[in-house]
Amino acid sequence: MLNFNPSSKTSILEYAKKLENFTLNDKCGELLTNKKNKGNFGTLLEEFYFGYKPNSNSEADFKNAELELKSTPLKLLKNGEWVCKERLVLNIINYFDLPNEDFFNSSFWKKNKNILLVFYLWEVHKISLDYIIDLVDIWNFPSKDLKIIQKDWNLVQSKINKGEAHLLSEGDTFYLGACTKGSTAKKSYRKQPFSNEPAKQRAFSLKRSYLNTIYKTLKGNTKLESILSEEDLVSNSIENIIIKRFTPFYNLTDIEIQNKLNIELNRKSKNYFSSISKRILGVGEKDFIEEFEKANILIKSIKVEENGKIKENISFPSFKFNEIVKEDWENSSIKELVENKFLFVFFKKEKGNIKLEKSIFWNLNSKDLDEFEKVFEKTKLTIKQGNIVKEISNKGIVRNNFPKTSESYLSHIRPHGRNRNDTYPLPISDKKTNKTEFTKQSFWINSSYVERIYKS
DNA sequence: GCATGATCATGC
DNA sequence: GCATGATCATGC
Repeated sequence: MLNFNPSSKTSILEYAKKLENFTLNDKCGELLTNKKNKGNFGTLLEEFYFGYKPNSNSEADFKNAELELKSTPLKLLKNGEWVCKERLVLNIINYFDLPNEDFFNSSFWKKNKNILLVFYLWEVHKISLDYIIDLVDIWNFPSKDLKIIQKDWNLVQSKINKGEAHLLSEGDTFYLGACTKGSTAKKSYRKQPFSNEPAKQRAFSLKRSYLNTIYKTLKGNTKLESILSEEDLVSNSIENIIIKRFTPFYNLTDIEIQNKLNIELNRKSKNYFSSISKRILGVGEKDFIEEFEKANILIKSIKVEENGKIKENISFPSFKFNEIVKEDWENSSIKELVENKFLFVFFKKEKGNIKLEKSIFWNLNSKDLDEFEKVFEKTKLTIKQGNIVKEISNKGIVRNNFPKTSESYLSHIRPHGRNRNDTYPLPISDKKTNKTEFTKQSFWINSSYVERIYKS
């Protein structure tokens, strides 16, 4: 006996909304035997609150109402803000079926047209039954978002058609990702129709950044500035639309750009060049750009020397030694960062001036990600073995065993703190010095790699 | 001159 | 006080 009409969206939503501010234990604890208390949240929700057995049908969970049920965790940041913890994994990509589909008759669209989202507050010490449900609502894709998602879907399809399913990577797309699903061990690779190369199993997913703006939008606490119009999106790629904004400013000095835009920025500010880029895109320095937030596009301003060399490496936030040793590459925070899309804006030094030269969209390809994985694994191993310090010079400079620039074409480890004494604790003490903490470090992208992009 | 390690400076 | 982008210093 159901407490709602499974053919009616309104009825399902009304019933689902009753979960807000409660836990599953509050709502259906009596239906659960002790044995089942440890199931994952989504399974318990389907079986004990909505009363159906979890399935892997290609149709939406509530078929007649065309509604797919999805639950997803929120995690608490240090600044007190709750954000989505993970991407939202949707249906598995069938490499053999997808080439024969159009977007609007695709299995993706049939299943995920309307999603009933259940956001719950994940906390490390709690079991699924005790997570507090924060927000329940139906998400319909706004038409502009849908255009972008459709482009993303088309891109995945075209890669499969080209026999490049094995080269798919999350950075290829904007809102809808093709994330790995299940074991990424070689033996669990899938066949693809237009190449003999086995490919990792993948699923469509809403990127974490996109899901996060869904959450904020449904909560009603977000203000984003859109820079793309729906008309633009009909005939253009997102990359082209954005690059076109920059071209009128090519070859102008930073001062000339300010004059042309009729703005005055603090030249000494460390985000001076990124502010210039934002103003060129037509938004204020402090505004969040809707499309950049949803797709987590990272703007990187790069200085090019007069001789065409790039000296600066690109840094990422320093990592915690205690945390990185517990991470797997596939779920690591650094992988999530580097597989995003980058917008490189190149400023070239010229006779004492600095001119905007060009801008390029970029994302690491699957080979680059494999390379990054090696750097990640070596870093992890170095920490795990307590094998960090190599030697200490008489001036006190500490040589370490972390991956160096010369070891990879792509990435290396460098210090990134206030000074040498700005440290994080180590999971095991260093063999050589017995120290239990070490100078903060972070992953960097090699300047030589950025130089290759610049010259491409 | 370059790779690696260390630190500065701004802004939130 | 800290994160982040930028730059300096050391040593091979």
